[in-house]
Amino acid sequence: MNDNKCIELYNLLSKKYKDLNWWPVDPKYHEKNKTDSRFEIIIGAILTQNTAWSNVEKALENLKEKNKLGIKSIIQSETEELREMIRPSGFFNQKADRLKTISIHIAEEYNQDLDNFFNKDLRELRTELLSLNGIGPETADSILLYAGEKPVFVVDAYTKRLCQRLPINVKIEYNAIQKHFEEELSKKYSGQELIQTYNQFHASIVILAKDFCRKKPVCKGCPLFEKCSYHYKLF
DNA sequence: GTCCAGGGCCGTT
DNA sequence: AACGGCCATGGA
Repeated sequence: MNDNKCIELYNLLSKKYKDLNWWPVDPKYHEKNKTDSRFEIIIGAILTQNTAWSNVEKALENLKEKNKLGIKSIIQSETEELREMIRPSGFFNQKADRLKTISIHIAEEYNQDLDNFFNKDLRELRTELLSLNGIGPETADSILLYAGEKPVFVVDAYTKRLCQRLPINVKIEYNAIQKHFEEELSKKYSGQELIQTYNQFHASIVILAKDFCRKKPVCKGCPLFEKCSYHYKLF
């Protein structure tokens, strides 16, 4: 009963936030141009590191405008030009290097073929992503879940904050939280449904954190108000 | 003007 | 293992 807090959390959140359909790309575009769309998600995952999505959108627009949003284009682009195109997303010097690093990796090891890339064994692929400079756990897992459609629960700063405030009885550390959520959720869901659950869950946590569970929390009206003990501590 | 955003790396303790 | 400094832009 008590170990089921994440299922309860998921049910509450998905009732409030329905069919979010993340990652934010046009679903029709995703279906029609799967390869391009997947690559765009990979690039977006890197560009959004500690950065507001609205800024990432500007960077992606710049890349699309100049027809540079592709593996080959990024590898061949001049570093200085790449930096300018992604400037709005912030940290643009390191991010330009990171975009090149992963593009070169996919080109050299997988002949630029994302199907080939994502067909690799999940654990091996995750380790491989983490070995690349600039790809940490959240970026790797976002790529695996949203671009690769793999059953991976993404943990971010919002998820940690939420676990801390509710609280959910886990050590506030990336791997511990991920393990806990994956164990609980995979008891109930499997296959495509599990993937969809991870997708929807992470997306709804992000929205919740923007609407209510901000750094400076807005507890009034929060869908988790009854379940959360944090607001009792407020003033 | 201040704060903060869907992190990650590197050096220090 | 945990923590601090650093990287940078744009919107609230």
